Amino acid sequence: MPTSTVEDYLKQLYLAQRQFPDGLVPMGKLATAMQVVPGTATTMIKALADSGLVNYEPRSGVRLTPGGEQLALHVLRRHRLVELFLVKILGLDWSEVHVEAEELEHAISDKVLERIDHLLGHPKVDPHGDPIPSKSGDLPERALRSLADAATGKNLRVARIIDQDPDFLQFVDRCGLTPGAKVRVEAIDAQADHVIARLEHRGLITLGLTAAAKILVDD
Amino acid sequence: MPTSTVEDYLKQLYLAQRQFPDGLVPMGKLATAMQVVPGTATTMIKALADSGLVNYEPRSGVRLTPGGEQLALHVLRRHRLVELFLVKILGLDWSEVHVEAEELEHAISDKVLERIDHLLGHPKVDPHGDPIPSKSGDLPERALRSLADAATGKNLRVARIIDQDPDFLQFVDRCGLTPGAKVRVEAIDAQADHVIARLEHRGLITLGLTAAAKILVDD
DNA sequence: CAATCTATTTTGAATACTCAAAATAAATTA
DNA sequence: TAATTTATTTTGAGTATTCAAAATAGATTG
Repeated sequence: MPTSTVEDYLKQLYLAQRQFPDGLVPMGKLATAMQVVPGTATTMIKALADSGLVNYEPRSGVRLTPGGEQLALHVLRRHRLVELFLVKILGLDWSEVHVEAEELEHAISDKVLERIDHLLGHPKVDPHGDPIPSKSGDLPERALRSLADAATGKNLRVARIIDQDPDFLQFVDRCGLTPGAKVRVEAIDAQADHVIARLEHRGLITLGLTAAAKILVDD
Repeated sequence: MPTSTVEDYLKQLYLAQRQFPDGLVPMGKLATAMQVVPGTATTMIKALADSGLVNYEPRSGVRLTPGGEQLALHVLRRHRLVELFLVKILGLDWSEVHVEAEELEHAISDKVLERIDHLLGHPKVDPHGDPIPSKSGDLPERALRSLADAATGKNLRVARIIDQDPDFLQFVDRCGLTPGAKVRVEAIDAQADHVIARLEHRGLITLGLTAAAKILVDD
């Protein structure tokens, strides 16, 4: 059994990997994601490399092996199913479930996890719209536009929020920009660094590009 | 925050304490309960004594301080609420929830715990009939007879099973001796080491005294 | 291309937990 | 009471994880 620390490293690696075209995560980025000093990440990654969970290229970065990726996806499945469970069954607010799930994801057995999955009706996405890996470790990542680079004038739907900060999520909630909401981008002004969007029944809202980039949409 | 190891020591100490009239648990018993070698328990208990959670009397035993007891009761509350939750909400079998709860009891926040408590309707006992400590850390332990020392001929009700072994619990289930079941002790024979009990709609059943002692009843 | 800056790795040390085995104290038996 | 048995404690060492700070490699800049 991997320890919960190992599970966390693998998960962070998985999440960080897509931000780098070659999937090679620099040590510093991993250390930041794990909230440890760089030396700690180096030590840990060497150990994970010895266990065959990652490929480590000194001074350039780390990448998950297929085995490490499967484990990471399993952790991510637990995390996201737990999040949805906390919202749907226990009634917690979607802005607070991420933190709770950070602990619970390591304590849930396969048996309990599959019960939760069943109780929720085999959901495809968590409360933030993040896709839930399947039991067999598949994750169909859809390529989505964000409000910062969507086509203007088209009717769209909020699909996913890629920021777990409770304050931001509460703001998103107040605006009504939660997954499922219908929106249309009225204007994107790169110079003014803003996006103007129209929300069904709610009217106009102006977001900075950084914020807008966190709201993913599909049509 | 106490580590989950510390929480386990405190919980085992609480459970072991009532088996000793003075509440002083010998090191060996604690070590066995924790599944560690005696030396490990000694080391750990010294650390807990330094944190003010236990009183340690070298060569005679350990006792929880009031602070340690409160923490132990909090852990026990989590454990037992989780057990009931796993049975009632997720539909696990009562024979398997103890093991699951051993992990989960350390990962559940107060917020989630109180949601579970609410969802279950503020239950008083877990699936085995073990009482659930209150939020404020009170545990009303009722003095119950067991099938091995109950009065014969009286109509009784199974209240609690004091053994978490899945095989035993499955046996209890097959017999219909689960909490709530109506029973009457027909005969207790100390020499033959058996108890004959009559179960409503089920007829007679014969148990050895050791097994009978694990079935607690009230009237 | 040498000097500097930045990212990474190494080294040494700490914490929390564990075991094996030797030492010791207390209890029991003879 | 002396000898033996049993319970407990001590000692030395190992694993997993972390940090601080020094050393090093690579990249950048003048």
